[in-house]
Amino acid sequence: MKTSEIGVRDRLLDAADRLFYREGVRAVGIDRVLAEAGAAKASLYQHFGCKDQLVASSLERRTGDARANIEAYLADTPPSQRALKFFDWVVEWAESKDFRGCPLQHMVSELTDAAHPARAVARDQREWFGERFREWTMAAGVKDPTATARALVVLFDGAVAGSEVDGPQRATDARWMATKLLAG
Amino acid sequence: MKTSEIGVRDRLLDAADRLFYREGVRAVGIDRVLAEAGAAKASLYQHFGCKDQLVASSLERRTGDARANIEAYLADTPPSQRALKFFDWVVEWAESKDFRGCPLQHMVSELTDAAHPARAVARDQREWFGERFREWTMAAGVKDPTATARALVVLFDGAVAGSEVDGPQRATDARWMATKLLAG
DNA sequence: TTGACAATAGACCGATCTGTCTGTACTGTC
DNA sequence: GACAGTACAGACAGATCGGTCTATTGTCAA
Repeated sequence: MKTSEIGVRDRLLDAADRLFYREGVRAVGIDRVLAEAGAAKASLYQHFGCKDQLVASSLERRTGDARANIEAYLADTPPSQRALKFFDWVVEWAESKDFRGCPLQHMVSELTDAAHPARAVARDQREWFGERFREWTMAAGVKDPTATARALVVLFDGAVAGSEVDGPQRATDARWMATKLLAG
Repeated sequence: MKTSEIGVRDRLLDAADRLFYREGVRAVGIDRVLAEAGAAKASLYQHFGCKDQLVASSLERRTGDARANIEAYLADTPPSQRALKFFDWVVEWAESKDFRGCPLQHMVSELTDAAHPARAVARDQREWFGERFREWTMAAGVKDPTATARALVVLFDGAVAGSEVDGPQRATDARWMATKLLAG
């Protein structure tokens, strides 16, 4: 591999993540990923061993990117305002051109085997979200931070799932409710 | 067919709905449905023409059953209390043994083709939900029934999606928020 | 120059998928 | 008893799936 170019492993993760998110894990075959990545089959199995591991690895990279993305988005916002500001991020995401719902939800929906490696990645990300919400509601100084944080998780899930089905209006509805919840 | 038994069409819908909901549309092949229904392949294609139509028909029957189920559940509740009572139904659903998230969400997630016949069924059901929520919030006499109804949709979606991933606690969290919203 | 290594290209395997087809058995009606 | 209609049973076709394999190319270091 020429060091000036993107390595084949990253090209595979890029292509896999894009296709799996857009069309679903089961709807996209290995060959599609290889064509999109411009990679050889042997490279895929050399780096990932099997399709399931490629799925897990691509999801892992996506969740890692999402965390960094969210933290950067909130960096300039005072901690007490971050819970609310987060819903601005959700609205922007839901309104973005390629938005198609929550990749974690899709994985859990499609990969019914609880032992699938991607499930562990999803669990990690959900825990991370739970911790962030607790952190943000604590900083917001609300009366019952734990219950409020849990309610915000519901609003977040509802915003993303609803926007996938009905359009991004659901995300702004969720933000409206988050505003009420954090104010009262 | 002997009239005293269940017709093959209904057996196919039963088996299809059960398997598709449990494992996903793409994960379950025609042969699995036939075996579960005890039906012949020719019967399936005689009644439904193709798999996609079987998917749509089984979803349609499920949504019809769900409407009847919900209306029966709320029949004894005064209209002003129905919005809140509905979330009791959601909690019971999320806590039921075979709960595995929202079949509409799964369909939209798995069937990315917007022209898929099951998509129209999903749209119908979503509209029905929207109308019921408006009806219930109007009857509840809240200040802003339209915005409240939309917020309740978000809570409903969040309850179901969240419960699929994290367990039924999410549904009780949503009910808690609905109580706050409808009281204030 | 040679050899190790990483990557490409693509044939190949067995399994599974949707859908079509032929043939057979049962039931109710004329 | 002949017939139409419905359902079962399962072979078969063509495509695609995940995964293995061999052969080849290009790069870098010794």
